[in-house]
Amino acid sequence: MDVTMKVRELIELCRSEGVPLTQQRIEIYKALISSREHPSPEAIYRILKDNYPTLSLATVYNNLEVLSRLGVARKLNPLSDHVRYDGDMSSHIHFVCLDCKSVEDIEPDDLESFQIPDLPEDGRKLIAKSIQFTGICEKCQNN
Amino acid sequence: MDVTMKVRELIELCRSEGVPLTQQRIEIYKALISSREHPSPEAIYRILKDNYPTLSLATVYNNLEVLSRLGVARKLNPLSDHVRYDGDMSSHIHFVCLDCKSVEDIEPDDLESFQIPDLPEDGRKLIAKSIQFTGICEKCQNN
DNA sequence: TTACAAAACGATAATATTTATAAAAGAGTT
DNA sequence: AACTCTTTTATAAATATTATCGTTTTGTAA
Repeated sequence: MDVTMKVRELIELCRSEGVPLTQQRIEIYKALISSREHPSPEAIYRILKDNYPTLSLATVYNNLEVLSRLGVARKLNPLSDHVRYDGDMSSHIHFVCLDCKSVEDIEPDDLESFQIPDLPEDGRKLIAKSIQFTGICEKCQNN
Repeated sequence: MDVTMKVRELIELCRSEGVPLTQQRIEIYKALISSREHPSPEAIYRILKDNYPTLSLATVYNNLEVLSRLGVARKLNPLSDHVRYDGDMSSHIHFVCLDCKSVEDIEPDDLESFQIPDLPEDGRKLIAKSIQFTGICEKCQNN
C-alpha cells in the first residue's frame, strides 16, 4: 500500500475516532511510514524540520504516541522510560499497557501455537525471543 | 525449577563463559528470578539494599546486563535508551542488537508459522502484536 | 598463601532523553 | 462567526541511565 493510501486511511481513522486532524500529525505519519529505520522521535524531527521549521520536538513525541494508540504505528519499546528484566526464559507472552506501563504475563490457551521457530541466524547471535502485545490494560480501560 | 537449582546453573554458566562470579551477581539473579514483577534495576536495588547496604545501584544495572547477555535473563526493552516507532503494522520480526541497538526486520522463511493467534482479551484493549528477537548483530559480532 | 592481572564494585558526577508547563494557534461544531 | 476543546510551540524541569575512577575482589598460577 502506498503512502497516499495510508494517509487516507489515517484521515478516516481520525475522523471516526474523534481525533482532531492536524497537518503536523499527517506529516509525522508520512515521515514514519516512509522510513525503514524504525525511527526515533528525534530522527523524525530532523527529517521534517527543514520543511517545517516551526515544528516542535514535543509535537513529534505527542503525535507518535497518538499514532501508536490509533493502531497505525507500533511503539517498539513501550517501556522505554524504565528498563525491565524478566528472569523467566520460558515461552510466554507479555502484555504491556501503554498507559500505566504494567507488564502482565499471558499464558496462551493453546501453548503450542505460540512456539516461535528458530530462524537462520545469518551470523547473528540469538539470545532471547519474545512475544509482546501492547494495548490498554483492564484497569486503565476503566479510568 | 527452584531458585537453588537455577543459581547452580548460573554458577556453571559463569564458569564455562569465563565470567567472574561475585556475590552481588548471585544475589541480583536470585532477586530477579524470585520476582514476578518484571522488576527494574531500581526495584531490585530496593529489595536487596536492606541486606546488602553497600550494594550500588550501578552494580545492579551492570549485572542485569551481564545476566541478559548470558541468556538467563531477558531485557524486556533493549531499546530503552531511545524510543522508536515502526509504521509497518504487518506481521514481521524485529531483531534488536544489545550492543548497537540497531533493529533489523526479519522476514521469516516460513511466514505462516509466525502468525500470532488472537487471545481472549479479558477486558484489555489490544493494539499491536510484536515478535522480538534479541542478541548480537553480525556487525557487532565481528568487533 | 602469596602474587598478579583482569574484572567488578561503589560512590558520585555527568549526560541526555523525555515530560511538564503555559500561552498561542488551530480544529471541529453549532 | 463564535465557542469549546485539543494541539502546538517553546522552554524549563525532571530523572533514568551511563561514565568515571579509585578501591576491592576474583581467578589463576607460582
